[in-house]
Amino acid sequence: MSTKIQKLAGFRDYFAEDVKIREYVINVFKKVFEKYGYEPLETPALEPSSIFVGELGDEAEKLFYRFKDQGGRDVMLKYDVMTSMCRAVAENINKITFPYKRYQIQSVWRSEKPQRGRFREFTQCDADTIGSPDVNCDAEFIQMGIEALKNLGFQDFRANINNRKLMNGIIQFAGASIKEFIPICISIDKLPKIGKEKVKKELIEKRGIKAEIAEKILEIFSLSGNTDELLFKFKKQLKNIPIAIEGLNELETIFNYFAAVGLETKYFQFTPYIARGLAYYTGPVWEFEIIEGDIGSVAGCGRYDDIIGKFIGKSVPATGGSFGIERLVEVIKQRKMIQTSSNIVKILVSIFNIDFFNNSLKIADQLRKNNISTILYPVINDKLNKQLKYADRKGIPYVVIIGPEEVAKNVVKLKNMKTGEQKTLSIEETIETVKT
RNA sequence: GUGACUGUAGCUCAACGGCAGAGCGUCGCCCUGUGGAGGCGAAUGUUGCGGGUUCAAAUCCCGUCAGUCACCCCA
Repeated sequence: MSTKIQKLAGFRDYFAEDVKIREYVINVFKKVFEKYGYEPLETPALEPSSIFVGELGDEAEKLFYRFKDQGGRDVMLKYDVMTSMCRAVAENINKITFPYKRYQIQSVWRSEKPQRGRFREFTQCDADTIGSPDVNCDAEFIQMGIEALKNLGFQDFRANINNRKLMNGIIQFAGASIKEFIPICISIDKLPKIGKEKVKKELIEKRGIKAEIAEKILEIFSLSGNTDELLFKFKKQLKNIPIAIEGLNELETIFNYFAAVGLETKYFQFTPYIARGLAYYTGPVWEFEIIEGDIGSVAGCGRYDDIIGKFIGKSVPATGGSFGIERLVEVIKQRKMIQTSSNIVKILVSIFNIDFFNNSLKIADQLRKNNISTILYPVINDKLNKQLKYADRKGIPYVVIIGPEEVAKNVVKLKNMKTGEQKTLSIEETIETVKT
């Protein structure tokens, strides 16, 4: 490579095929979101830093693209679609009819160290219900997410569901302080990945939790069973902790919703250790996990009843979540789940030579006037074999050949590139053939 | 943000102190109005970039940029 200009780490160029896959995935989400009654919203890329600072946790703040603009304002690139939406809702609180259901598919920026499936600019595919405290809205989102992933062709995925209130209760039960809540959540979240012993070690050594408290927490997490059994066991164990019982009851409401709509149990699971990192969640939290492969979580979701309230001093409960388009595309490409043809072009009109350019031009123009995506071969003096080769390489299904013989008879030759078959047709017949 | 590994032709890789190579692809011709198969031929490049050591650097050293992996965290 002799190029001296290189794109920034963690940013990407999208050529035709990648654009097509992304559009496809985004359209699947849009359709499902709209089916469930969500309406679109878009917000700016650049926001005042104040809407993010202090909301997302210390770890998140290290990843902010934050700077002073020309006017000395403290601004940052949108870190998260949902927080930006909360700002917009707070600002327009008197114009919006609540409960407000909206979806938003936009880029966000995080200054992380890039890796596969992890970029500094990525697209969040987000839907939320604002203005309802009812956890049936949470359940509806999960149902909708499952539907979207199924529509994309996934089978081996699962919504892992928990409740921050339960986590909170467990921490109370174990005797830890509320300040230790988020650090404990983050460590517990790793249980399936690194195991009980390492989590214990991390709690004690890294998070500074007393050994007996760490042990008590982990003891509760050693409860096992299916969703119903676990709910029962947790309720029994934590019966004297009101916040835990509240959380468990909410989960029960969610699972009852699933039963009512006949959701297959393989697509969801009560997963008590799931925490999600972001600090703002207040109730049910869940992620969508692709089980095979190592891409992990493709969506982070949950209830956040306090954020909008912080902007306007009036409580507005909300729930929803974000799917990561890039991670889904990564798996879809790797598994070849869709065959993308980046070629939208239906037909190439070849050019015999400069004397017949106008004949070719007129054909191309006719085709375009009939809404057929057409390439008029872009170079005048190339040989026919080169023009055909071009069509072949680009995967263009038809080629029009028009030279002296055809012009004399006022016809064209239409070649089907797949079969090699060639027909002499009028322009009208050509349009008919290509259209179908 | 921390640590490890990697970076050579469009792609996959070789050369590991001594003239920078192969396969695939690309281009041309065989084929003056017909692509895919085949035959023949050609071009590939400041070895990511910048510096240093050396008679000599793709190769060793330092820096930098980018990618992958593990942390951190997360979509």
